[in-house]
Amino acid sequence: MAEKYEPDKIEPKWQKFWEKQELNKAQDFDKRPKFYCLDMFPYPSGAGLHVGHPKGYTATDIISRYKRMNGFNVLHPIGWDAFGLPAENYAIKTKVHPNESTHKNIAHFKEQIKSLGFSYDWSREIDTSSPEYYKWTQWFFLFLYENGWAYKAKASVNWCDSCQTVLANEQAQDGKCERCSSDVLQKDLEQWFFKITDFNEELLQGLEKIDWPEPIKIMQKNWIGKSEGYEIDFRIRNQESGIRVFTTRIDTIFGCTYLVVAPEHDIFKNQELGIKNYEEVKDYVEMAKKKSERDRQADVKDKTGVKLEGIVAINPANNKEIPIFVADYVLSGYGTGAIMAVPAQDNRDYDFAKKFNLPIVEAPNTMEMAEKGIAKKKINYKMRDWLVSRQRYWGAPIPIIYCEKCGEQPVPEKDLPVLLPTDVDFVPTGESPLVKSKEFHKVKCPQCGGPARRESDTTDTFVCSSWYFFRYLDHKNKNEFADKKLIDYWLPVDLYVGGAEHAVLHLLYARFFTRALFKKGLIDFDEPFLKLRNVGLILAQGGVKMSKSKGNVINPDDIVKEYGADTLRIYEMFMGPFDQAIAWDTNSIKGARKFLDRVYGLNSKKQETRNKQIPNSKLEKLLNKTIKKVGEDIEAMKFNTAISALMILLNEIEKEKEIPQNVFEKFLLLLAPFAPHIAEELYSGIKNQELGIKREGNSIFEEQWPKYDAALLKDEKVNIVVQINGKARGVVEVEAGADREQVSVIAKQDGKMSQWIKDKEIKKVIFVKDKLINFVI
RNA sequence: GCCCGGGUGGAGAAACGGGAGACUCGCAUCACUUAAAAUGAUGUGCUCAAAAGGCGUGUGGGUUCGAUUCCCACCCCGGGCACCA
Repeated sequence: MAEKYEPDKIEPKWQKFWEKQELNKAQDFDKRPKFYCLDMFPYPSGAGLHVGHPKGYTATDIISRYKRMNGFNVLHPIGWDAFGLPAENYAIKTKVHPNESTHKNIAHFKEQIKSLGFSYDWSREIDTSSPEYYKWTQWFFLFLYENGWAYKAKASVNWCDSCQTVLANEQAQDGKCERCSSDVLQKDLEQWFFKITDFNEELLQGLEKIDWPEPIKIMQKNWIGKSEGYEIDFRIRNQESGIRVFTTRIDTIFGCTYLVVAPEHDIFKNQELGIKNYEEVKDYVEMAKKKSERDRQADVKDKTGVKLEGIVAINPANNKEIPIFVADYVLSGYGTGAIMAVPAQDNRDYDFAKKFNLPIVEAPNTMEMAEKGIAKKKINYKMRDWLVSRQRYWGAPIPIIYCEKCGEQPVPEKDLPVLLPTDVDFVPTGESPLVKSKEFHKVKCPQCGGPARRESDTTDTFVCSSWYFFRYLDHKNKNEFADKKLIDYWLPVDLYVGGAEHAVLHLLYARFFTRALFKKGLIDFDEPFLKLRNVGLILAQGGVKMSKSKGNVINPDDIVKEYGADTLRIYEMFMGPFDQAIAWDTNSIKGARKFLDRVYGLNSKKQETRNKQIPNSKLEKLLNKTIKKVGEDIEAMKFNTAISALMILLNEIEKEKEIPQNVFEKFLLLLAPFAPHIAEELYSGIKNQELGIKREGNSIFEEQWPKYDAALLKDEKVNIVVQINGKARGVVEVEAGADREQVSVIAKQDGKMSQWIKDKEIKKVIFVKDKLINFVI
């Protein structure tokens, strides 16, 4: 073995060894308990791996290796979320086909990920842009379609003019496109939706039983946005029709002084209502509809609206006549698209009433309307159906055919996959680029055989990632998205790790897909991810976000090259709490390397044989404590303190003249999940020496995780803190387990203490066994 | 505005209600070196020449023998939602 620690020589060697030995292969149906440990799979961008990727991946790798050493059959897969806009935008710029650039990127990512020594089961690799995968994405579309959970509808939708495509509500953040930050416009278009709203209540309830970070659960709860209230009809005077409103505050109805309807409200489809200023109203409605989502939000403070002249509504609570307005501060998509305004109780109504000089009436709150049954209980949800169609090329084609005679027809399952055509021009025109393919559209109706054309939109990439964790189980299956027996064995996922940015998008959609399968009896569980943990961002030095434009991006390849993969892993885990955002620090990474250099140095120092161990020694005790601590910390994902415990143990080991071999071995076992290459190298060194031969086959990762001896965790002598009035004044050493009287006597005898106590009267003595004694004087 | 996180040395941080600052970085001094780097040793919250002591976990209050930890109010930073009636 080399004198000096040279990770560049050690690391590739063991990576090849592990692959050859197939140590990371998950065994289907094995009798050991299973553990499905999942990373959020990466989008293979042209920029390559970012130092943020390995942070999450190292955590799941530590846990996977640890679980294997503890006798678990671990499934730890990886794949590529390969469809998506950046590849297509790159194609528009450079004319390189997305298929080509994506596969080049995947190759690059793969090489980078492999250089970090993660214990993925590469035999299960998936690529969502491959026909073998997207065939089943299309199958899911049909599955939802056949169950009434996928439908096409004309709706006012989010439109990004720069990306030339529609966006899901979840992708239109702050009225801006999530991808390119252009303003999102509203357009009336025919689009495909998934009926996620059918699962409102279940998606909400399901949160109760899963072990997820509370803030993520809260974000999903808020997104679903359940609110319980009442619906009540307001008559329009001298007319048959009325206006139904939704309110959570039916008790405030006596203070209702006007009604407001949304510009998109149905009332405007009926001209006979006798609205005298119909033209003015119509102009307002048209103007409101034209406003971008962003403009509407910008105008929150300044409320606009128009009074509907010539008609009045009657407040059913007090039979008073009240005016009706149209105003865009009322949203058409929520509740009934109409509200009863109570300016005395609601700021928005108050602002509006002030501007239009409407009466603000303080009235007593009463549940009278509800009790009399005039208002009916009603539950509303903010969540909308998921818009999944995209007018873009690089996605899974929607498997629908339009026949001149038979209308909309699903593509029969036997005809899947509907392949992406290659003869297209990517320049977006507002229509899907697929429209321009000649091949793609030559199709017969599956029903009557007559002339028909294909749907030319593709699905949102979030559709691909909503079910990928199923495909790892059975990625070559040609007949099903995954075999039921394998699903029963492996799923649900035991631990899922990824960034918090997916709080409502991917994580909600994946739960929806799982619940749809569950509802139809295809699977026996309703939540896909039992335990979720978020990885905190790695920021650039100085605490700002890393970005290409700022030129402060750290490339993991450079770190591996300069310090080694094990150093990068140790550094990223030692930085601080796993879920916290922490800035990169070039100096600290040297500390991680120094730690491993010292570990390597133990090798040349170790001389003692197994027989010369000293049981009960100080070192032996510390070792036992460390075994306990590291195991518990890994389970709790407190990697920073686990590594700190290893450092403390190393510091003690280094003080020994001769290092007991059993301590060294166990230290390496504890280190192995964190820094697998160096641990394997040193461990194999010991074993080769022991056997006097060069071993083939046995790996440190086939060893059992060390067990600690509970008896050795306790010290014989303990330091007891002596406090006077709760202030620490000194320390005395006593036998472990000494009682109140014994400690009290010893403490009082202590010279330092006696001067504090002296002639004072001791009123009370607080005693915590093996910890402290507090004299209250 | 509402809802979550979070404020501890020069920096990242640690601490079942029980000695605040473990561990790591940085810095200082020393050793090795012609020198530097690397490595090793020692020190390193503030105050005081030093010891003893005093003061210290965003601010102010409270509970407790004892509070970084629990409660109340406020300030600041980060994130999410945002006219959802």
